[in-house]
Amino acid sequence: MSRSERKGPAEAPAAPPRRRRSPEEARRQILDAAEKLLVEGGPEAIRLQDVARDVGIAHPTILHHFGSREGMVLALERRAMERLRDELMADREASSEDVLDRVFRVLGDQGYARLLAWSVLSGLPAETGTEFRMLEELGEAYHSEQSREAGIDIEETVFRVRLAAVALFGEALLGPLLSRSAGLDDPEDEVRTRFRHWLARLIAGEEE
Amino acid sequence: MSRSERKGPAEAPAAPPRRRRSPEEARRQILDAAEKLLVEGGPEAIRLQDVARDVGIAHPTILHHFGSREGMVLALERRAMERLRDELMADREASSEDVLDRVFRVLGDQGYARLLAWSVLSGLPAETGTEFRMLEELGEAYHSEQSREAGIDIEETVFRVRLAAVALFGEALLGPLLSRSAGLDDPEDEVRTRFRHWLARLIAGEEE
DNA sequence: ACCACTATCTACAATGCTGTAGATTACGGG
DNA sequence: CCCGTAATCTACAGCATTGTAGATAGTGGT
Repeated sequence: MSRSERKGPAEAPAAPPRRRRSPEEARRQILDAAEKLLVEGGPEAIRLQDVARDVGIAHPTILHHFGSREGMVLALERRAMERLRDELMADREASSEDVLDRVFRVLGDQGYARLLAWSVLSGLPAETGTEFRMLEELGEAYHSEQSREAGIDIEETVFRVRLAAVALFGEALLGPLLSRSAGLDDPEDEVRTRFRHWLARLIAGEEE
Repeated sequence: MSRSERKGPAEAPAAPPRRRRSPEEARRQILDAAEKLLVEGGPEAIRLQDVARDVGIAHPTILHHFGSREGMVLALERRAMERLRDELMADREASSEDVLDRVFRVLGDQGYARLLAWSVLSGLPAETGTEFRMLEELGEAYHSEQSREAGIDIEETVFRVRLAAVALFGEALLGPLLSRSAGLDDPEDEVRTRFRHWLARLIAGEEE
């Protein structure tokens, strides 16, 4: 009754050849698939069976690598926060417009805004919150660079970073809705781009 | 074998007296409970049995009133959007600082930001998106009131309304996280308040 | 070549949640 | 005071999802 009893190609499913990945590669592929599902269908769309199907494996394999569904989700969050932090911290010399553009692309296109929002909604894993200390650091970095000797209150700088964070986050989530409600179909992305640039100028301090 | 056979207080559960509500009252109580669960425990916390328990009814009663879980959720979204729109449209004469304060209170404290975010995340019901046309209206309203003859580009005004929307939305969701990461425990609410006022001044046009 | 390790699979158990069926009871109108 | 409507209940069916157990099969090292 062993599997190899029949060699006929059309009767027993004949167990398609197994592909054996390295643990790292397997985890990466699984997280990629989970992330894609999250971005496309929202939080509740991250189901073990669907993720497994997208990767081309059986769902217990995911449990093998992450222990539980929650383990997988936690790993996904960790990876997302790391990428976001890297993107924020990389070359602070760039213009704030460039930084905002880049961060927005990570938040919006790659779906981290959705991931983050969902994480916040379902009682965040307590570890995710800690990562936000980077915003404080970022604010202080910008402050010491540009405006320390100009006598600007440090809270002013921190608030600007905070505004950038919440505005980008909100735009990433609500942007598609807002644009769609504008009636236009094609040039709506252009509106969002203009808005982001307008916002960048506002935050960069176009005010004096 | 009828229910009233035994009057002993400690044996058969004795079917506690039924309270018969009007359909409107029942729906209201159910939506209240569902909203509370959503705000407290996130999207996945809206379970028929839990909602029913909070109201003090059996869960099929909810199905009776809303047809399905999705029907209940849809009604919840509709009600929230209505309230939000009312809050936004009410007395446009107020100062923008007051408006921001009020909207923030609706979004943040009452948890509509969470509700809205969740609605957006779980592939919005296509009808919710339409409601956002009110933001366009709001922008145009502000524009015609104050700055029409001042020669300000209308997109400038629309963008400010848009900024207010996404920033308040983002702050309502991320605010607690940002404040907690700041290390302080008590005066963090004060920081958020200062931030909101700072934001209000910025949006109102403190820039010339 | 063989062997140990473990990534992967199939099959199943367990749980939890939505939805259904039919009985029961509160309330308003005749 | 009776009766019909419908709001509510209990009990159960059905389904989807997570997680477990044990077998199977690639892969690297000896």
